[in-house]
Amino acid sequence: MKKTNPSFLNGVPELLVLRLLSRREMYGYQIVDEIRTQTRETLSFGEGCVYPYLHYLEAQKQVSSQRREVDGRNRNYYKLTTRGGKRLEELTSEWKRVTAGVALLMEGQHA
Amino acid sequence: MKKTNPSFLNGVPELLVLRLLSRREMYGYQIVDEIRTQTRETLSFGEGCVYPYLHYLEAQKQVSSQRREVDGRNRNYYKLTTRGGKRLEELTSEWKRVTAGVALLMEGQHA
DNA sequence: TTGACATACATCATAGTTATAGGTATTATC
DNA sequence: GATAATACCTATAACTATGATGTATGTCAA
Repeated sequence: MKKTNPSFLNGVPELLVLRLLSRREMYGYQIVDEIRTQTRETLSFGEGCVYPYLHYLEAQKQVSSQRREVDGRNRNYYKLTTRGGKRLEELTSEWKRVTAGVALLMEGQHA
Repeated sequence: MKKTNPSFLNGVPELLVLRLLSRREMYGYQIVDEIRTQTRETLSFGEGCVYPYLHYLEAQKQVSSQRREVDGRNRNYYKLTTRGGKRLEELTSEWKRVTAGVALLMEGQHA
């Protein structure tokens, strides 16, 4: 199941997950929740989207995980690797490029 | 083959096609070209993406078409209907909402 | 103490979208 | 008269996100 570079009309979940993990380590359930709250309910990716992404990112060595018990809960904490940081930079600039392109066409004057 | 509202991580081609047709009527091949040039090569949707969309939009009565010969060429000119105009407004505000959501999470300070 | 709800993980089937590759036909250009 | 550009079209493959479902544990109120 090979993945090509996202066109970034998709690929937003990967971007947001990497961005969240660039701030501090987090566990899956928390990521699902924070995507929803930090975007003020604008975006909401379900667990069925986020968990497979985390597994994929770990297989790519963009994140590493550590199982830990906190508050009587077993959680898989993920943190960004150096490679993941580079990937985040790539995806961020790609996202900016695409939104800028859309803006050009949407706002462009003439015909 | 019903289509739901795009999450707008997809749906960009529909948005751009409607936007172009909101300015003036155009034909398919021209739309393919102008998406590429007006976004300064940032975005490029092939004919295999644009033509099916035009057919879909016509089936939805969001655009209407008229075959015409111009410069010795047979072209299908498309123009926006009232319904298409409303749809464009919807998709535009949805796109803004989503990009604003991404920006919130990406730029948000704290953790 | 039990039932409901939230937390936390996981996977699968399906639906929907875009990309790729191919196909036809006409007109311009060299 | 060959090649490239214009102009249309379709089918298939690849990918993503959703929604359903499943497990297990912890919390809290009745």
